Amino acid sequence: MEERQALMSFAALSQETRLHIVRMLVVAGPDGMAAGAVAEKADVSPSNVSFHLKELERAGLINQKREARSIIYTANYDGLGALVRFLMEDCCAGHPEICAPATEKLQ
Amino acid sequence: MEERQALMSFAALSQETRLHIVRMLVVAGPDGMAAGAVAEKADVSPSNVSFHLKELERAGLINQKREARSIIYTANYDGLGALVRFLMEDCCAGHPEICAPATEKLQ
DNA sequence: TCAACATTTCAAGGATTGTAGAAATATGGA
DNA sequence: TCCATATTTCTACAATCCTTGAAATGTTGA
Repeated sequence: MEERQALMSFAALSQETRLHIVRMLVVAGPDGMAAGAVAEKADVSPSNVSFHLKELERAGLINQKREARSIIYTANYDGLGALVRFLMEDCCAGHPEICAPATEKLQ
Repeated sequence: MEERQALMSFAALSQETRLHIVRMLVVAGPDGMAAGAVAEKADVSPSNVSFHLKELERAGLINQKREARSIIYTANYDGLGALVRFLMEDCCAGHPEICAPATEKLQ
């Protein structure tokens, strides 16, 4: 992952509404959610959710596809995975003790 | 890790100079680097580096300690580890396939 | 084609963040 | 104590980001 992309991803996740949206979409799974449903569940206006969804897409953390009248958003698992990897490989460079406690908790 | 802390950590890492600083300090290891050395290596003014270092400390990603005239900054491994864990546990919630490719690359 | 719906785009204003340089603080040695 | 060094704090300004509401776009069904 390029640094430019990582910076955008971190910026995208540093905003409360957007962090909530990402979590919702990850939980929603491959079916995703329509923009309107996201707006309702996140309790923000349609134009505001649109602004944040665009930001998240620019950052490569979510994807969109039109389906009838709705636009469906889904979590971009590759993008999220790449960000986790970036943090581990680039930031913990040469110091596996940073990431070790993070990974062992998973199994 | 609390959400508030995670938001601050993401914001801290979303700025180019700060991301560089964190990487430098991780590579520097437990000995850390004096503020002046960080400023020089990152090619920013003393007052600017001070601003960014404060931000990174507020986010819990680095620590400081005075040593004679210098103030030595070190990477906060616990803070970085907690952020990795947050991304994995909270964002990949219930979808291990997101994090799996990130973790298997490590061994 | 037209009306209703779902969503985005636009423009404006407010809030937050980043930068620069000058002044202040803390430390150690002469 | 006084000076030089290392760093932070302050102030002001520029840049970026977020929110809001109105207008525009695209889609479907009557």
